[in-house]
Amino acid sequence: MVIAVEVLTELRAQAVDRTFTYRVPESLKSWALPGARVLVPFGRRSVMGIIVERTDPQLAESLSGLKPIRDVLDTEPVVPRDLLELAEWLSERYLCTRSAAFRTVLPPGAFGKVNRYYEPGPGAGEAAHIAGVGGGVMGRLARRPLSREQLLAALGGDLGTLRTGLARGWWVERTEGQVVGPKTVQVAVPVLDKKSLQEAAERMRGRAPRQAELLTWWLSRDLDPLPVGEMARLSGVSREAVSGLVKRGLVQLESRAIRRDPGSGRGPGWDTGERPELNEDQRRALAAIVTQMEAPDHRPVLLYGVTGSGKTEVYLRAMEEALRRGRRAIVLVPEIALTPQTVARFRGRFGEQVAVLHSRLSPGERHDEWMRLRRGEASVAVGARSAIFAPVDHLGLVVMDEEHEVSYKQEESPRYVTREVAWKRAAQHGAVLVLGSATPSLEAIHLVERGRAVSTSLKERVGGRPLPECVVVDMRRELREGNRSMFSRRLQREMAERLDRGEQAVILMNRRGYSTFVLCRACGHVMRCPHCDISLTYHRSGEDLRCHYCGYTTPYVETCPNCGSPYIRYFGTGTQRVEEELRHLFPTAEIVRMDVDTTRRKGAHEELLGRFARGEANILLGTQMIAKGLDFPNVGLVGVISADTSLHVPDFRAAERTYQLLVQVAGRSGRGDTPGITVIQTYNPDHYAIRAAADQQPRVFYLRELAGRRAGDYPPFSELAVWRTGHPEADRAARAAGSIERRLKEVMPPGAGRVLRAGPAPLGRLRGLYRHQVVVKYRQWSDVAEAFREVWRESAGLCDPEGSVSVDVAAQMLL
DNA sequence: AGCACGCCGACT
DNA sequence: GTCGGCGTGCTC
Repeated sequence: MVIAVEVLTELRAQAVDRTFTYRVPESLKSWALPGARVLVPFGRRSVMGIIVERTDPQLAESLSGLKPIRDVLDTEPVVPRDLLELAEWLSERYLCTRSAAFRTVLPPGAFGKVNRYYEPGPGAGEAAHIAGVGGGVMGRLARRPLSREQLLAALGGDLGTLRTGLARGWWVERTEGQVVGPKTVQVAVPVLDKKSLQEAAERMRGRAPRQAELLTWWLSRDLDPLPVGEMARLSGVSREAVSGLVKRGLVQLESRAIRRDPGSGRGPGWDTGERPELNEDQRRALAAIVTQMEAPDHRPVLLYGVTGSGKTEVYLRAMEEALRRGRRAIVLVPEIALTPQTVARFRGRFGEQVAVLHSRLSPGERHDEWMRLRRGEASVAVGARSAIFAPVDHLGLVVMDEEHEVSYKQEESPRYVTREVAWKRAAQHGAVLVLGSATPSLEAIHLVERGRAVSTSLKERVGGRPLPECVVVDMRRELREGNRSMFSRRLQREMAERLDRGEQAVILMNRRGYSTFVLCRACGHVMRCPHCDISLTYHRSGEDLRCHYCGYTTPYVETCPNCGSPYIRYFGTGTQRVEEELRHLFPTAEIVRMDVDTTRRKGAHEELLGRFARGEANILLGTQMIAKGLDFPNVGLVGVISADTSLHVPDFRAAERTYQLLVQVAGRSGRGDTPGITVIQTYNPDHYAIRAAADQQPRVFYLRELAGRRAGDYPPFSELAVWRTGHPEADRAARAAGSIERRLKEVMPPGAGRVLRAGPAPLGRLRGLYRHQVVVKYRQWSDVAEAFREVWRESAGLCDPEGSVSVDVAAQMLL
């Protein structure tokens, strides 16, 4: 009987986005299982692939000329069935290649290019005399294996010679999948028994006193196998002594796999693990989750909890309940909230059962954590967005903390919406999905309204602390009354008072840089990025102008490059300007500024927050990044310089974003014993998003916003798909978008949705590519799926090779 | 995606 | 005459 399997290769091209059938040689039979990565011959080369399923035996029998699988790369780490299924779903729902989908459910780097190495072959002797190869190449080859690129370079880039050499056996090719293996450590183990070693130690006392000393010390510790480094450190003898014992044959070194522990040596590690009493609201919330665990339909639970109401404690208890039922859990937190403190809290409660997954882990650490989950050694995965793909079996609970966060949207293919993936995964396992937020997305609210999810709320802050008082300052009036500063009188007064009392202040300014744009007052010329359709920002620290999108920089100018006039002016307000004015107003205050510029360096984020947390600074000034999740008990005042910045972004979510930002940042104050205050400055004091946030009237906001979305046919009442073309020539990008528009209109079933006119994308030029787009509003994915797929396949090569076409079928923003 | 095959211009 | 450009087509 012929055993064959369906293999999907890692190749990214749409042209090979299908499975190929391979024969399984007898010797690999027991490893070649669905989910295992394999090495397969593909055309003239070897590529990595993944076994998707066993080929139907009858079909396999009928196929002739099947090539055999070369190798199976995984002996045990096989992608579980549910993730294979999830990958297929991803590629269907988000229109991506199956290869891209499989790559996302595997640890980063695990599904990719195969390395090819070359070693001297049986004909190596002959090669040394061949012109163009010679002893130089063969000598290098003899010393160490060369990669394909290295060998090719050594041969002067001659592919023909490389192949001739392969055919004549001058060198042989070795292929190797990038497998991140377990980390190993050299462990010293005794070769002889205790008595013999005792005698050896006596004999060596004269000749090799250090080795004898080490041996005696080791004997006193019962010859416990120890890593070499550790042995040297603990015994106080040098490493060389250990090597000496190895040379004498008294000790042997063995490689042992060890775990790369992302928790060790960083941050606070474990916290106490103390279980605080639940308040009434929390108990009710937990009960609601448990009810859904036991209910047949396992409906998602929206945990709507005001800032500081103790949502995390509810998650922790829900996790305990899941574990008690023999189930496991995934907890998702926004990347920015994945701090050592967060991790420590989960570790404190669940110890080694917790596996952490996030982008700052090394590939090795990630591999180990992934494997611990895969093997069932860990039962809880905590991580950012991509942790929804953690290989957790018997899933009973999926928590999405701060469900409304924009970072839950993946902006590269597959452009998935984490909430949807989480829903899908929970459904696969009959797990309960918990969506937690103080400012839920309209999608979550809508789910509850339609009865697709249940809702439970935490209305009070823990410890009965009041929510901070919130005042809105009309900046138009400030100006009318002669205050031209960016700080209203009220904010200045509050700040002075609070700082005087030794409290801390948080100031939010959601714009980076010193000023937003540079304009010539003589001719009106604005400095723009030569590659992107955007104005440049002045950065004082480097005395230069930068593009936020592509990173282009150019030196600061004193005269207009267009007309030569000296009347260049730096407009707008950024964090650096605010910082300067703050220093001027409060010369004695210590200020920590947090924006993309000051936090770029690794670890800078934690360091700056640490300074503020320890009270070494009185004022924390920053962009959006300071609005979320921070918990500093001594903060008595939160000031928002301009609530309008996010309000005037031309996106249908602008009001939602503004509301969320204001509520979240207001929640940063009054977490200690003194009640806090929030001062919101705005030129639109009557806007419903600002009013509702200030008056703590979420219902008012959500009802109004839902009505607006319904009227405009925007999400959650419809879905948006954005097709985007990019090409160095504006004309080609536009034509490609036009043809996509036309094809969509032809193929989409009537009534399924509306295809809007193709036009330039909001960022019309980015990184040297002109961008055009087509937006489609559709009711239901199932109505458009087939049509979209067809157009997607057709549009594949439309802008090749200099440009590209992309599609986001669940766009969150139109910007 | 790669890699080969194939068919036309400027060079040892 | 040959080296080398990139169009086209295929990969179990």
